[in-house]
Amino acid sequence: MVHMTSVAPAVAPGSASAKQPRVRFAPSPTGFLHVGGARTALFNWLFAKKFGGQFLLRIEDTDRQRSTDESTRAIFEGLEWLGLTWDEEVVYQGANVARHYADAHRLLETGAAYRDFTPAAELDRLRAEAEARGEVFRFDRARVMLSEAEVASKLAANEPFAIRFKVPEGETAWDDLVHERIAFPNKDIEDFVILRSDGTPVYNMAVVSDDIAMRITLVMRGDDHISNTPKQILLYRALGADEPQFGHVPMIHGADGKKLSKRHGATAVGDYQHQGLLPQSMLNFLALLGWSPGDDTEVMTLAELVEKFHVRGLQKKAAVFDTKKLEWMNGQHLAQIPIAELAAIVAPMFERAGLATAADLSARAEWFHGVLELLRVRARLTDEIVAQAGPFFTDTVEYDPDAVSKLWRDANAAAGILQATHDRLASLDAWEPAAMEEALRTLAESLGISGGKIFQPLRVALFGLTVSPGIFDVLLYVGRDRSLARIAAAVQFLKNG
RNA sequence: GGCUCCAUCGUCUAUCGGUUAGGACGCGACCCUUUCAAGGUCGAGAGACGGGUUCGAUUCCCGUUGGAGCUACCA
Repeated sequence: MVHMTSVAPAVAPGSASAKQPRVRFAPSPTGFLHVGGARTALFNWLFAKKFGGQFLLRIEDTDRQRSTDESTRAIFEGLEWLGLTWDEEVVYQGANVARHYADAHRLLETGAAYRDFTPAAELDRLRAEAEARGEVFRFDRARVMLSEAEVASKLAANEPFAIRFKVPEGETAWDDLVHERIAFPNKDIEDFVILRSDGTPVYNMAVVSDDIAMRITLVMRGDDHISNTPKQILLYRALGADEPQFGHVPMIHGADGKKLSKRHGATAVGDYQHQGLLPQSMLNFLALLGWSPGDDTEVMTLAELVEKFHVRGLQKKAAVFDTKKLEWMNGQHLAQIPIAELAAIVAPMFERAGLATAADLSARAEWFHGVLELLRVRARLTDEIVAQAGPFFTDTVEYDPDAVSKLWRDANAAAGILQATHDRLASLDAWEPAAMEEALRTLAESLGISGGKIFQPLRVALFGLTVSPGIFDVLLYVGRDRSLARIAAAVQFLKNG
């Protein structure tokens, strides 16, 4: 793991400016950026932007077993893709263990914490025994607190010890940004370990030490952290630091009502990126999961989200991740995104699909944009745009068997109509939709058939499918030469059929 | 089990004690129409239950039930 940054010495932020909030997103790099994390990041980011503060990123990589550089990179990429850029340098928690250690020992010196020489294995054993008896294991301070003499002798014998925080009597409460007041009786909080016997810090210690050092003014995170909060508040106080404000946003659940996890399918932000989602759709959708602008607005850009964001709209209830609505949301954004922006996003996909090179597309930008206009409105994912674009790019079309059997059922009749269509279109002075439509409608009239009887077989000839954008748009964007050639080829196909 | 949080249509949500409980997704119907979308109109669809407080509760309080999270020398 790379540690590029360390932060200033711990202790008292004291003068954290209320006007300049400092928030952070603190994922542990043990996997990809998941949607729940992305939403927490978004709310923090929104809060920072809304109130002109800073949004910081801290990688909580103190669990060396599970943390990977690959995950760290994935988190960066995910946030960058979403456009949730962070202020200041990234803080790697692992770079701060010396301070965490020092803070834990400071607590030991002030008497806010004490040494526990009980081996971890012994604790495990006691826990297992209690469970076997059907009881709940309660950590007993009296059993492990030693006299000064005993401590001195164990120290002299070099016995390893963990440092535990001595939870005081009373109650620990705070006014949560989204829940109002939350209170925990201290008797329900065990004396928790802050420094392991190997000298490494435990989560709550590291978090508090870092949040103090980073001068965080608001800790906004998932409500699965609610039970950590009283412990952290106790640490702030014992360390003599002002506690920040806390806000606990609800979880995201899968369709089964359980906390979202891998078994619910795609939960990584990257999964959606690769499925053809626009970052603004993801952001918009995530924002609406657990937050509401208070009115009926649904489709919003990031800038609009910043403008409308307010903590009052934060929800207390867990929300179910509904991919159907996500896709609808993407369709909305697909329809309203500036066409050049869409083109830039989608061009590499066309290249990968082998339909055109990026250079080719930019050389024919106007044409390409026109094609995208036709396709965007009937797509929900950018993938679908690419999938449906084929006939605009290829030289020849493949006939879908269903289309042939349905719309070219009577081969002779179809060939006749297509031939007549070909001749009418070929005689046109201008390759222009209105003229084409007029010509073909008059043709239909003279043949005594409905327009559809011409348009549908024509669609198969031009697109090979029963579905396509409007037929005159297809004619226009496939182009005169290719269109006429395709119609002629269809006539041949039908005659030989 | 203990602690904590939560509770309006299937889902996301609006409602600052007085509404025919509104909108969106999804679903159904219709309109538009050369197909598919998009769009438009309409429809079905909700205050978990029981007590209070109040002239009046979805809204405030309590309880029940239900759901979720945490419960490590993980983060």
